[in-house]
Amino acid sequence: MSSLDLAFAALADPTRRRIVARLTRGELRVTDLAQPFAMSLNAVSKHVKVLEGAGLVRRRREGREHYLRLRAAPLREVARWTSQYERFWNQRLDALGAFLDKQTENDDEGSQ
Amino acid sequence: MSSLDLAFAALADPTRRRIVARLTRGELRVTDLAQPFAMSLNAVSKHVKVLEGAGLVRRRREGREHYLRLRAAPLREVARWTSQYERFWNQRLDALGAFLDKQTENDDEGSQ
DNA sequence: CAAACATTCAACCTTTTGGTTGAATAATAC
DNA sequence: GTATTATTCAACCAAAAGGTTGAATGTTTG
Repeated sequence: MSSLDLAFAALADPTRRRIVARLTRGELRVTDLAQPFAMSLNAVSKHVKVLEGAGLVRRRREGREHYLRLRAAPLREVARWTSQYERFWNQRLDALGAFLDKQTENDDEGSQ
Repeated sequence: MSSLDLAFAALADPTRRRIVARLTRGELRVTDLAQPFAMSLNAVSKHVKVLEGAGLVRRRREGREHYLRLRAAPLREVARWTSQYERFWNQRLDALGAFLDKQTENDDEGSQ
């Protein structure tokens, strides 16, 4: 699996996106992360492992506690891949613009 | 499933990302899309349906042929979600910058 | 040392995913 | 009107995903 595959797959789950969002505030332990979710700690632990596997999260062990922090690199990769298409959607807007211009042209013709 | 879930999940598969990439060139039929892939036409047809379900692709039927074209909206949604974290990764770079500045400061101290 | 805590591991279950093959449907071409 | 072409539908399969529970592993605390 490519790193882009892993990043997109990791971010496809809403629980994991919420985890990512919460980690922008700073480091949190697995238990802290699990607290607001209506699922077992084990389930959250698994989600964290998926994020870790995608490189989105880094783990720092301190005694029995594991502190997680966000790694931005995979998010940048996703942003980079996606932004290829900015060109495309601007182009579509341009095409719409050209179409509207054409319409206006025709309106002018009609009024002559 | 939220539209963001669907978009991320759809883009997590490399075959589907390749399909998206090819569709920036313009409309293609299912058969055209399937041609370069080492899998059955049926498999590609399924992938197209996933992309369609995520709103990334729109289908136009013309006789027995189905023409697919790219819809940019979900890509924009993904870009928008991801760009929230631009702030975050710039901040990390800033933190690195501050760290390096601090190092330099200490170097100066040492040289006094 | 014993109890409590933070976390993972392992086994299990159900649903989804990504692929296959074979048949159905519908439009086109000869 | 019979092939051929474009596509989907349906059934099936293996593997992965997302969850559960229960036990194991370490670490901290009393």
